[in-house]
Amino acid sequence: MKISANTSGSSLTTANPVEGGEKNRVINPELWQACAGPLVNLPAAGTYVVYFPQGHSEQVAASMKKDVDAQIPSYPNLQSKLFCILHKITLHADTETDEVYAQMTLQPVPSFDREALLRSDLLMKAHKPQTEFFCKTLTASDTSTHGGFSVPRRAAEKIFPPLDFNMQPPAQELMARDLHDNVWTFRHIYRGQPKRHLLTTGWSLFVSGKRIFAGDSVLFIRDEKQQLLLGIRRANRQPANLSSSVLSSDSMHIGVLAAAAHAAANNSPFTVFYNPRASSSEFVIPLAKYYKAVCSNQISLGMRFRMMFETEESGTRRYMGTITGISDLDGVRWKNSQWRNLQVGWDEATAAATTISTATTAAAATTATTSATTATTTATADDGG
Amino acid sequence: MKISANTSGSSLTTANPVEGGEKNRVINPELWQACAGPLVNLPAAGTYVVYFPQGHSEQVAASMKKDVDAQIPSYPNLQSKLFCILHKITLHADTETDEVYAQMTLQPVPSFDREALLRSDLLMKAHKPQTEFFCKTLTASDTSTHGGFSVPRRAAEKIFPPLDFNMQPPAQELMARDLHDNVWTFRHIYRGQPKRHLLTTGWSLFVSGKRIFAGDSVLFIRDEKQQLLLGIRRANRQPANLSSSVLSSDSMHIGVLAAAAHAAANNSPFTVFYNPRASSSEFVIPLAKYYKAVCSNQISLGMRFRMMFETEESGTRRYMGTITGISDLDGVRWKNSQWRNLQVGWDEATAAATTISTATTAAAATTATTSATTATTTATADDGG
DNA sequence: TTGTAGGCGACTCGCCGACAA
DNA sequence: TTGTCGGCGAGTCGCCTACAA
Repeated sequence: MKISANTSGSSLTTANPVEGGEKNRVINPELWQACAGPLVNLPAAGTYVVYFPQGHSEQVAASMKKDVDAQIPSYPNLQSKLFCILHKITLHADTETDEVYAQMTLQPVPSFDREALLRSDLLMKAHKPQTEFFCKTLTASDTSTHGGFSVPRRAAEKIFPPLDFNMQPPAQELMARDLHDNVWTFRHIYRGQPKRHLLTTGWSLFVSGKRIFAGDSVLFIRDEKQQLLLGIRRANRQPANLSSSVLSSDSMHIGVLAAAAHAAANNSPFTVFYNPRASSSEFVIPLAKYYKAVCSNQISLGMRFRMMFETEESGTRRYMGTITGISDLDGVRWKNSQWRNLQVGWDEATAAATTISTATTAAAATTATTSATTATTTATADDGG
Repeated sequence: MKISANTSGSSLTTANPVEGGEKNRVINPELWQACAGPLVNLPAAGTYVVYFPQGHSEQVAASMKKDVDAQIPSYPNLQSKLFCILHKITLHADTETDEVYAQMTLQPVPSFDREALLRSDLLMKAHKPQTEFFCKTLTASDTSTHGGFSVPRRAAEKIFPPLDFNMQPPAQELMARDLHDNVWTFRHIYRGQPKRHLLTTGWSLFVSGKRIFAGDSVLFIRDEKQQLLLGIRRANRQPANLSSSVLSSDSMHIGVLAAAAHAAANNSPFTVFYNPRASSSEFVIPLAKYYKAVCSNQISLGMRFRMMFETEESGTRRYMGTITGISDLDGVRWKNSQWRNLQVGWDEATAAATTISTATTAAAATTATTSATTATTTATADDGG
């Protein structure tokens, strides 16, 4: 399947041999980011964060395509949010599916430290400029066995090394590295009437090897060393590991909550996996972002509200709305939680419903009113302002 | 990939729409059993069982290829075994890999009932006679794209419908149903010099569709309605869902233990998944079997010991040994546990090491001394005696 | 009895413009 | 600018027997 594998790798940071089968490799952060999407912004190791067990549970539910049952015991001592220090964060990609996720080691911070923290950690990391990047959703022709891949003109000119137009036809061999450091080779040719950029030889191996289909997306980026990297983003299908065949979803939810409760009780470290594309549950957010959202402006009914959404071709777009409700999502288990406690009526309800179609916002867009995380949404709005 | 799918299905029993993505289908029990192997014997719904959380945890560890960390909180109130009633048991197969597993709903039984239970439930279900069955480990030729599948002579004569030998060459179309009720069609032909049974047309679709390779096994059975069923058993590779990318293995272990502890404290039902081929952790066993093993004969050092193992071609073979040690596997967490508390010196150490190669016993065979579950092993010995 | 290899059709893959959209 | 199609060549797939092991 794979054309070649290279283990050399430029070890920018030291990664532990982690669970999860990924060998001792460092995932390229830019490529990971590109696959995760433009809205994902991971906190840095060593900084303080807020952890929402409710949101974590929600992500597990989304991955299992199963709602939480009534059999989950309640953890009365577990608060709806935990202030933590992020000891370690490592990037990963599923060996089978290339699905990106992050592993974080969190340690709850005792309550008496919080006030100081809230004041200390206000430096927001500046958004890195998007690297040179293009992303295309594959057509039926791109994925059929009948031919190759039609490269959008601008993409080819921006990302690929320039062709020698003295050749007839102009062509070259492209090598691109995926998240697992496998190298894929493609013949890049400029031909046809009218002329266009195509990837031919090697392309079908990539399609069958990654098991991608029409509707999935492929992205190419160029890192700072001008090396070509490529990744995939699968369409919004049912999760692959729908059934783990190992653990019941009940046990998974209990595991998430019990681990958090135990860590909170002992101020001991615990580990979570964050999967940015499995759901729109950004359940670990920088403390500074949280503070900015909650403390700097009072949330109230009728207030204007801005939020960024991801567009089809991996861009971002801002939507405006008005806060129409503030209430607990689950008043029994999580009272006075700030997790998804806002309902927003969007200005462009129909526009949103028709144009927004990514995984993260589909559910939100279909109903005109949207629940959203206080912290992330308002902070995003501030960024955009 | 699949030649045909049939959803009609003969609903022998009613199965709930379960988690795990399997649609509302009843897995054929005989086919499930054949895929699980001859040593697997599931308890029946409505009967009493003994549940070992330690063994359950071990299976999770095996599935994740990761040992238990030190970060797991201890559950001092969780005993090393729970007496439970098995409310429900449903059979499943992973949609991607065809891996078989069972989902069980257990409810702990209050301690004051146990004495009565121990006396009440002594009826052992008689071993069902093995259905008509054959299992072949695939060769390089079987799986290459160069040709078809060479059917062992006895297998073809025993399992397949008889050929019309007036034809030249004798041939027929075979249809066989897999665990998911997909129908696969093969051309079965008897030809060559010397004559042999072959599956040709349709075979390569099956191989690529199921992603099976040399070393994996294919099995055919005939159910009571003379219908042909087929299943696969993958070779002893690393688990596919090595990384779930959803939950850390710590959380998984915590989930298993916390779910059991919560159920034990409240005598409330809980759910476990049992994967017979993921590890040799038979952590839910019939109460009668347990009782027979523990109470009817006293286990002591130097005692002779018999145990069944699975052979390569899905047969069983009995090995003899002597008990050389009785001790806690984990004296800290699980004191006085009967889980793997026996060390056995086998009479045919080398024979065992060379001939036994299935997943379930490989670890045991390589070290001359073997740890084994008290209950299951001695009970098996009694059966065979 | 059954695993592998050589021989050879037939058919799919995959590279190419021609056309629209 | 780019998605799909008809066209064809080269390469695999896959059916057959021969020959051991």
